Amino acid sequence: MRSYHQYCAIAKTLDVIGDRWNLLIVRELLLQGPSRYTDLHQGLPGIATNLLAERLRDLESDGIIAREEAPPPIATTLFRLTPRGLELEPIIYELGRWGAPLMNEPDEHDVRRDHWLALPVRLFVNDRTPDEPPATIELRAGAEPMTLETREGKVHTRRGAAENPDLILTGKPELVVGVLTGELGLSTARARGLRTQGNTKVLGRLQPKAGGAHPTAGESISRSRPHKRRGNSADN
Amino acid sequence: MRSYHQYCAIAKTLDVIGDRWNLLIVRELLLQGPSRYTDLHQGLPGIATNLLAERLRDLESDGIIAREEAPPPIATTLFRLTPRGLELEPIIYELGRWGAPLMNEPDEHDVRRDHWLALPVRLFVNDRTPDEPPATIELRAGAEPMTLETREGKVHTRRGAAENPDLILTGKPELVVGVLTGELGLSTARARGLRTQGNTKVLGRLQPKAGGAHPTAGESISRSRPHKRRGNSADN
DNA sequence: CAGCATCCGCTTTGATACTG
DNA sequence: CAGTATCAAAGCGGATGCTG
Repeated sequence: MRSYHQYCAIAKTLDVIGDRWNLLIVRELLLQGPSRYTDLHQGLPGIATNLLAERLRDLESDGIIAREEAPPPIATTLFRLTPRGLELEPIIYELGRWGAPLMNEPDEHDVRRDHWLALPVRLFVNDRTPDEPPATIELRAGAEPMTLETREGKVHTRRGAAENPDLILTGKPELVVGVLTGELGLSTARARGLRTQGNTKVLGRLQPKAGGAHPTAGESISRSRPHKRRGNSADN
Repeated sequence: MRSYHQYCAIAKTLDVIGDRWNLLIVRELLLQGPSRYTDLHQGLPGIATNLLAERLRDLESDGIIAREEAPPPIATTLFRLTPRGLELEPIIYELGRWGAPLMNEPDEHDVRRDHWLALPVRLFVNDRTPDEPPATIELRAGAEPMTLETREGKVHTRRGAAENPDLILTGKPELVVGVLTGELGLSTARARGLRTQGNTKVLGRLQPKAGGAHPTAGESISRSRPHKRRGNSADN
């Protein structure tokens, strides 16, 4: 991208990260941690491989990412965020917050990736009981499971299955996310197909952050149903 | 801009505001308030006029801005942010915070605009004495003066001269900003050419926000460019 | 003058193919 | 696995022209 040549902090920032794909690469590294080229390519559907290579070079020369030759057990190049790159986290989160209301219409051609589920969780969920022992929830919303852990007041996410989860949530992504962010009642989610194994009470430890998930008018994600239909098993 | 077609809040946000110039248009409307087409064009040096027109159309159809036919005293079209557009403010501010360390090298071709001075003030300065009566400082760092007002714990900025300023700061932009954000001591700034008229004690009411501007934070990361673009251009 | 639209040369993007 | 090479199409910046 050509520089804007404006002596203004916004313009200078956009000179560095305003290029197409750049912030999505940062998103991948934030959600996935240090990644191989191929994993980045998988997590960025639609990017041309030459563009990915060029962007990685640019981001490296601007001090946002660093490449690291991993020793034999891995034996490949890893791309990771530098400390300076990690400071982009607030920007990513503000972008995500602003974009939350746009998430009601999964467009026809929209691509999904399971690990993107971690984003709404990071944006909108806290651990409201920091003093209790950690709790683990396994999320099965796609091909690859995700693990959510509440620990010392914070909520962490990572790829892969949990070892000894307190709870397993299985179902469509919007149902799993809805339950985690509190947009969706558990009974409602169950009525729409969510399945649970284990102790659902750990969900009570999750606290939606302030200014969190907006009440959308969309039907797929809404807190309350038009009229009450309350015959279900009360589990909340 | 083509959509990323990714069902992810970050990507959806970038689908809307990721296009070149879009966020700078929002910056202008945040700093300047409702603006005429020509004023926007002035505040966005480098933009092609057809692109500005196109972007304004896009932003309007996405609900970020609205156009308003002003009645006879003004008799022109004004562009203003919608409430939804105003919600982009946190994003702009995070971009500005991240970019602050890049502001040490005013590049050779960099263009300046006086009203951009308001950005660092909004980012890094608070009124530390909310109970005292408002204080007014006039900033003369370029062709057009700016006015800064501390009132009820907040700092406001606007274009134009003040009526009865408690203090007038005159000098190079970096000196004025440095004094306001606390990066620069008053005596140091004076030694470098800053001039003051009035009661300099009102500067004591300005409190740098947490995580504020740090003078030497940028290091030389942004300066060194080992390799940039592909070298296939024969530089003619 | 304010608010665009048109044309033109150049750069960037995206898709595909290919390589160490 | 981790990229390069190639190329058509789209986007961008600059100049200019048009309309109230």
